[in-house]
Amino acid sequence: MLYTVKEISELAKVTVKTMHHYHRIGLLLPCCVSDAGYRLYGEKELERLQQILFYRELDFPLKEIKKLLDGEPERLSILACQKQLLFSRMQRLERLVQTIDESIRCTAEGVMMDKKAMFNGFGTEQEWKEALSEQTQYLKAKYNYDLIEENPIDVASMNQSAQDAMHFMVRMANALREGVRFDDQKVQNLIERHIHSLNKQGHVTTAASFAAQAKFFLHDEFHRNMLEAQQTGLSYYLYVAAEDLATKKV
Amino acid sequence: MLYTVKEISELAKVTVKTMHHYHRIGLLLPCCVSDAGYRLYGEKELERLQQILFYRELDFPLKEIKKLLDGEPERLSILACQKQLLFSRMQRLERLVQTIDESIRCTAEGVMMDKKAMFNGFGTEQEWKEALSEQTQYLKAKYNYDLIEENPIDVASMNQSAQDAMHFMVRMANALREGVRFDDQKVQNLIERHIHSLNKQGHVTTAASFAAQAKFFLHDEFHRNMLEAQQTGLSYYLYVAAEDLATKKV
DNA sequence: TCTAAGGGCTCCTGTTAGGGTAGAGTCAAC
DNA sequence: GTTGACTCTACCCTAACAGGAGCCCTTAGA
Repeated sequence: MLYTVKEISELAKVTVKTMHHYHRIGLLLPCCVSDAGYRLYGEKELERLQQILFYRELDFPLKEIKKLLDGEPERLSILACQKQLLFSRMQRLERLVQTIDESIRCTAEGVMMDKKAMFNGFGTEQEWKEALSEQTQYLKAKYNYDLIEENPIDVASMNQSAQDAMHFMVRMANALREGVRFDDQKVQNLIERHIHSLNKQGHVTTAASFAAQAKFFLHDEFHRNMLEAQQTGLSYYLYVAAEDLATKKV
Repeated sequence: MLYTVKEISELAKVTVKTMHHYHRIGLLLPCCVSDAGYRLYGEKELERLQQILFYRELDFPLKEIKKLLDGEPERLSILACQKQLLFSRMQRLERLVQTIDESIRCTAEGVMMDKKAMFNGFGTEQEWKEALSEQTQYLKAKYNYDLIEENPIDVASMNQSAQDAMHFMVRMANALREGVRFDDQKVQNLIERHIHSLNKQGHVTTAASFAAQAKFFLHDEFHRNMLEAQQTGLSYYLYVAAEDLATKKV
């Protein structure tokens, strides 16, 4: 599949002029040129354009983008690096928001703001960027493999919990609200008693399997929402407490 | 108190050239000029320069900045508007990070990525900015007063890392309240960015060590209470999310 | 088969936001 | 009263495109 300049420009939301420009400076060459001299781009070029745009977003000069892309052909490490750079850009913006908040406060109160604090977050990123850009090697070594592999959510297929867990949950929620530690004896007893009652009702459950179930609740949208609706943080509290009990019981 | 170009340039981290330029185009005039023709700036000019830099950060052309600042002399409404703009810029960056994540996944799996999805988040902000910039009136009416009242915590007295940590916790608490999954990309990114920032500040931290730290918070009365005071369940949420990130990173 | 609309190409000039020197005047301290 | 840091204007330079002129290519429809 080949794309004309127009098609590319619509896909990537750049102007045709930009495509011409990138061709002229050798940043992004068309994969072939038609008899009539039309530029035609393929998948590879699309990928490269994407990288270019990420770097451009971060205000890298085109010359440097070219150097970086020509020097490092590994798409994955480039992407990982770009992600880090986007992160630090976001942090910079967060810093700026803090500065704005400070300014708003001072202006509202009529207080004079600290002159230096007025410009917090403005100059710093450039230095960071350079530092990071030089550290590409380091980042690559550190993050490349880390960031790549994805996890398939290992959903332990558990049977449905009984409806009378309601009572148990209410007590757990109360404990959470009252600030009772997850490893407090009261909480542990609560869980043990609940497990006991589950077994009585025919649901064979151990501390470990209960912990697994709690973990499942974390992943399962329905159960998690149900618990969180009852009390914010309940699903996480339950999981941590159950996990703790299970490890102690081994 | 009057400042020379050099002093200003060091305070605001801009070059003297920039100051000259802003003078020439009438964007930022010195409050007075010495006999020898030296530019001298006062507090008012510092404030205006701050506004200029905020707008510049958002890629507003200088002409438009001039129009905006000359048209709207109310500092508070300008700041409130700029804050909104910074937020939407951050959202855009978040979308770009999502796009990167998608790209990383597809590249790692060798799957061909949807061509349009490859460029998600690139072109859109400009339109937003224009829309927002036109809506200044609206934003002013809607946000001006909302945004002003600040939390009583004395932000100024906190050091950078404490501010970062607070900011991070606030966002985590929001995520928890809003029912965002612990393994949602947004939360994961939040943590990654926080780790990133910790490392920047000299605290060498990995996903694993951060998870260990979160675990320690669970056990430590003081930290747990602090987190739970901020939002019920936060310490558990933080731990589960951190643990999840760490296991993914192995 | 002709034609008009819509792309596309090159070449040239224009714009924005400054950067880099030069050459000369100025300030502040020892 | 001289030295070194600072400042001024003036002029030219650069990056990353944008706009337009003038001309070519392609393809759907009469």
